Amino acid sequence: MATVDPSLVAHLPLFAGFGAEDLAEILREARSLRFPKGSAVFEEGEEAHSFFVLLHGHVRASKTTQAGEQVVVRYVAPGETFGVAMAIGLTRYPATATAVDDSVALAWPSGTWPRLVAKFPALATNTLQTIGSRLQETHTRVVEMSTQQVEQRVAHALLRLAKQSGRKVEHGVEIDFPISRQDIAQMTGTTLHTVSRILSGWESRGLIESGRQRIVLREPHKLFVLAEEDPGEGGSPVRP
Amino acid sequence: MATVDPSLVAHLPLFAGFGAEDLAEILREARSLRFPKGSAVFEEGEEAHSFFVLLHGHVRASKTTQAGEQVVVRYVAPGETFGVAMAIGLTRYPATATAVDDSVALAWPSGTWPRLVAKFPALATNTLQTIGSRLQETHTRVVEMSTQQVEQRVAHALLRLAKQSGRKVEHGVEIDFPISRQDIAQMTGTTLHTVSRILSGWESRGLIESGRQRIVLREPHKLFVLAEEDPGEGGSPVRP
DNA sequence: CGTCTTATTGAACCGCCTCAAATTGAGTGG
DNA sequence: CCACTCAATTTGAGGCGGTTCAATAAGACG
Repeated sequence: MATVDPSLVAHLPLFAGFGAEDLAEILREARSLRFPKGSAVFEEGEEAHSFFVLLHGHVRASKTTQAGEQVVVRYVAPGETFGVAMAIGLTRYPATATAVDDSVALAWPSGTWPRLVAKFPALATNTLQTIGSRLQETHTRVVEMSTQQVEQRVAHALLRLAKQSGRKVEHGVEIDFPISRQDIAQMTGTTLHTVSRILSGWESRGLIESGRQRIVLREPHKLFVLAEEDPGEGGSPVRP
Repeated sequence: MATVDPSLVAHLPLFAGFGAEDLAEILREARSLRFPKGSAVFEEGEEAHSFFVLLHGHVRASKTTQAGEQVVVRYVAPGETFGVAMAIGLTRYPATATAVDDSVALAWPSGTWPRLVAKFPALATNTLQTIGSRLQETHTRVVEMSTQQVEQRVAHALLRLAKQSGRKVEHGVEIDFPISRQDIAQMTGTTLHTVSRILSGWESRGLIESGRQRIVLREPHKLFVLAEEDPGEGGSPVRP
């Protein structure tokens, strides 16, 4: 079996502060796995057999309610860890992870985590920072859902996706994986209909350019202004 | 200065797996502080000088938007850690912490964290589990805000508060600290008016008993059913 | 007893959802 | 290459949950 090239992952937050030897020892325990577009990496409620570092592609983490509605928890970009249930004291995955593109990830059996952490305490502190950042982001999301209207939330979501997984193209920044109106609705707590209407509006104003599962931000700054805007002002309100 | 009695805190999650000596060494670095009802423990954006373990009382963590709206992030109950900004890589507090009751907390200077973690790696893994749980809870909140209506969200919020900080009283379970309609609104992403209407409705149905900054759950199970209920069913719908 | 915060309640409005239907585009097999 | 199929998207019309605005009431506290 081919082992993983340490130089590819040495710069990742998870391995911050590690020497080449330690890194090699950790990587020796990992396997590299391919996940074709659309396939599940793991399912919500399933025994948490492994934790992962994404190398290529994109993975969507989502939760499903009893009523069958899905909510997108986050999108995983290359270099990020995911499925770290064991590290936070869970024996089962709290969400479903689906490859939205052909993807490659390193996978460690969950059982290796306690041993690795015991030998390399920096793994715990690095993971603590990662999980802490995610907690901050999720709090931001709660604040947005509590105080902003749908249009602003969608704008923020697109800007965040562009920052995390944007690719510069001729006319702006394109979100670098297939994403539907429905996906955006599930990220922002609204319906695909409302998202479609909003994007149509933006497209006619030249802010974005979009197609089937494809979005290009042409005017990120204008979107940013719109995202921060108080709904009371702006636009062309009729003052009687 | 009086030192802290180790037996009071030995059972806390943060200190899981620690021996008496190690615990004493850690506690030696902490100071015990009193925070009168209504006072701020720290403010959002302030330099994160300390991290805390709450011993008595209750603390509300909240974030304020640019527009001045507040959102309650969580309520801290005795035994819980808070203000661990340093541990998750922040130099400033991401939220404001306010004592909602006369409270007492242990405080460690943030500067001690790296040293303590280096010497006692279990602190990092324990904190990782705590932060991980909070991340799960916050995700649950996002899912609720995305899929449920206000009445269900308020029911969930009250049940959670009752579980975390409930006190058995004659007619049910009372939430053990002063909490206003406004506070509940800021936890559930709605307005104090809507919360007031909902609580009034429940009170007239005998589900709760409430007063000024005071709520008693008389029928927790009925509230639970209501919280899980699909809005389409239940009640007395008119079928034409 | 006066003042201030908290809570209640009515009325009107509106952002967004729901329901419904048509359209577009990509992939597939003949 | 074209017809077919199915998923994704668009768009209209109507309704409702919840907000907003406004005013009153009820406790707590000095």
